[in-house]
Amino acid sequence: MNDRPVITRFAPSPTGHLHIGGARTALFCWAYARRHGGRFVLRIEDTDQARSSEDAARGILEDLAWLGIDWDDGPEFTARDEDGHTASFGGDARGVGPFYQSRRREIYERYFEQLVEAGLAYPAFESPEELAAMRKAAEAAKRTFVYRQRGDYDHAAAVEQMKSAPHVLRLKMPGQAITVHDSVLGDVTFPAEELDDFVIRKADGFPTYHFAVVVDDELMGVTHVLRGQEHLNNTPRHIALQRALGFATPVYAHMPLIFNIDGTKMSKRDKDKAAKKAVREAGISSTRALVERLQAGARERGALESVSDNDLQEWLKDKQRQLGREQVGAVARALGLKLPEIDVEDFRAAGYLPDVLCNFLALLGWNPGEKNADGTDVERFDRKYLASRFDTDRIGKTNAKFDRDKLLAFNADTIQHGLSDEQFAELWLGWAERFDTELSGWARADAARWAIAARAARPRTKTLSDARETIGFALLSDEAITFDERARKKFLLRGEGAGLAVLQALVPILEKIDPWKPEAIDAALHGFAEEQQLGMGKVAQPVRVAVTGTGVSPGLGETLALVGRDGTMRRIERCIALGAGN
RNA sequence: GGCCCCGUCGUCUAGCCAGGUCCAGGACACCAGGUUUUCAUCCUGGUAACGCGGGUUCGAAUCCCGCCGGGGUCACCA
Repeated sequence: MNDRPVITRFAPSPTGHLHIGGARTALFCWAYARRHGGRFVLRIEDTDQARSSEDAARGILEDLAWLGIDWDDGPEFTARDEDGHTASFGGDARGVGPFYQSRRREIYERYFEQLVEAGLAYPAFESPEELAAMRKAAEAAKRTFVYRQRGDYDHAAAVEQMKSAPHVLRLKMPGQAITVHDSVLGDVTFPAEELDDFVIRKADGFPTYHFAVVVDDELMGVTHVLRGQEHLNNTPRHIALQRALGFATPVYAHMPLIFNIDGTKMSKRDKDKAAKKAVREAGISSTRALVERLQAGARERGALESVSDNDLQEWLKDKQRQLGREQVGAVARALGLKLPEIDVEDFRAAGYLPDVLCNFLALLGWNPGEKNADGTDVERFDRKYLASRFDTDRIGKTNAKFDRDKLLAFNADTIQHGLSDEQFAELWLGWAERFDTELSGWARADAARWAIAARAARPRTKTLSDARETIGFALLSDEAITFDERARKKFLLRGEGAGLAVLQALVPILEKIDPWKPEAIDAALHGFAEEQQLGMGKVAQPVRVAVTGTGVSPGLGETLALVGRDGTMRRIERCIALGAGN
């Protein structure tokens, strides 16, 4: 059958940010199209009037673009990458748009008419309440409710009645078993008794998902449908619809689902749950107590203050109840809590790299089945590799748990071993401009210093968001440094203040270092250690404590260079002045 | 509960379709040593799995059956 070009599509509903599971679906659809030299279509399924929003749709486009997933047909979108290059995706080169289902209603109407005229679909007049009652009755009788056309149904009369009475349209199922030929799962047969006369047009006139999907896929020439296994049970309905409409049936590939490491669904609610748990454990019961934990002037204050104590308590008590996205973020900030990442945007904010995310996602349910020369499995690869190797025959059947540890290891490995200091500096700055403006401001103030910061942070960075902590001492004022007591005792006071003596001796040496750069500083310190016949640890740790307040920091040369000569001297003076006291 | 899908280390998986080379390989995590001025890296080694029970076969992780377990789905949501 296959001289037709491959066309795949990703069809999210714009009800929120792009979920990480959706991102994998998009990635696989994209990769399949690229692998086979076909086209990748992006379509927005906004037939749910109440839940869809234009903002969400735009957010999803942005998330996809950030991941490096570009589409051939779909909403137009211009992306700007870190280097300032722009790339445009989408458009309607084949004339198969529009790509928002809400703008395709007259298209659907033609097919509704066709089906009703042919007697393959029919109006039904039960109210939601009546249907609920029917379902309940079926349940009481221990049967699964399956909607069927009544035996005495009068099609002509019903068609007449539909002009005046509220109704839905249902597809008349053909009464025979339907087999799905799935390229991942093989043949799956659904018995006729299980297939109901499902709704294809809602009372509000909008098509249901089932209907819009089938019509749009046909009209957009979609040849291969890759989607999550949760859709498997829908597939016979789609096939029945295709047959009724005289459409081709695309090739289906249902892929395994992704869960949290504890086996629960990865849901936006996880963030709310985590926040709730943290507030409970902190024993906080008033909004004020939360607000007090935020830094003065923190952006999140407003979001929290809009929550009354009563709301807060209700929320704490009720598992079902959720706070808004911003409120949850504010709670997390107040308690220093790290929320689980669920949406692509969350991973971006946490400082994961798009390439790493794609790599990791690709491995959830697919693997290239190749070995490296040393016998290890190929599992680190880029999108280009994916696009050249991906196929449905290596998609697994078993659900996967999302292992954040492994993702983190991939991210850290890429940052530490796959990027130059310069690349990292740029990436980190781009991230900071979006998620940490205080840091980006600091970066902009001194480019040379930023280069050193990047060099210092990169080898210890796992995610862009944790890099700041590594060089946090450099953003503090000299007076704001607080000395960790344990470190001070261990490295400065022990042995009758041997560490303090080293600091004293170092002052004139540090004053003479020229230029004040990491290499020169390191050389001077090494020279001093050798001269005094001291192990480097005996020299380095006292300085580290004096300058950063703790026994942990990047290499000393970089550490001192970041603080600057003046800062270094001032901090050492402060530390000496503190002496053995507090 | 009905229907449907799935079942290899804690996790992601290779191997299964074309049974022997698998007392099952890799990665992440974990544990133990080592390198290093702290941290982070890095190096070496280690623990750890074919859900259970029947078949078929000279031989089964691989084929068949049953059981058990997990998941999905049962909307005028997508």
